[in-house]
Amino acid sequence: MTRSSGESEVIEGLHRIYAGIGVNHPPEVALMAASEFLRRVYETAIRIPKGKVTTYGRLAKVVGSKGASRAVGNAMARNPLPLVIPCHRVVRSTLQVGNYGRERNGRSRTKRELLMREGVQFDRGRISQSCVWDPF
DNA sequence: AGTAAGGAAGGGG
DNA sequence: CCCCTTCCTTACT
Repeated sequence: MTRSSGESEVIEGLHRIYAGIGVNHPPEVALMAASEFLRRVYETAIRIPKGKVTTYGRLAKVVGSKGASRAVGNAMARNPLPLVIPCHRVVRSTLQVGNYGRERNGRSRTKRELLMREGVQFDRGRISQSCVWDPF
C-alpha cells in the first residue's frame, strides 16, 4: 500500500499520541488551508505539554493577537487534527474546561475526561493552577 | 472586493 | 450574571 507523505505524517502523529509522546509540529498537510494566524495558533497549541493546559486568551497573546481569544476559539473549533493538535488542552480563563465539539454547555464531559486521563488535576470543577502552562 | 454576522472568550459593571 | 468589546473567518452581495 502506497500512501502520501502527508498521510504517513498524520499516522506517525497518531502513533506518537498512542505511545503518549506527542509531536513537535502539526503535519504540513493539516495547515495547507490555514492562514498565518491559524498556523501560529496550531504551532503553539501543539507545544502544550500533556497534563497541562493553557487558555484561549494566553494563546491569543503569544501568537501576537492580544484580545483575539474568541478567534482562537474559532481556530480550535475548526481544528483539522483533533488530538494531534491538542485543542482539548485549551480552556477558559476561569479554568473551567469550556466547550468542545458539539458539547457547548461550557462543561464538556469529553474534554474534562481527556484532560483527567492526561493527568490534569481538578479542584471543584476547575483545573488546578499547577496544571496551567504558560506558552511564554 | 466590500460587508455583515457570529464564535470552543474575556473583562467590566 | 449580563453586556460590550475584540479579532478573525465565513457567507453573501
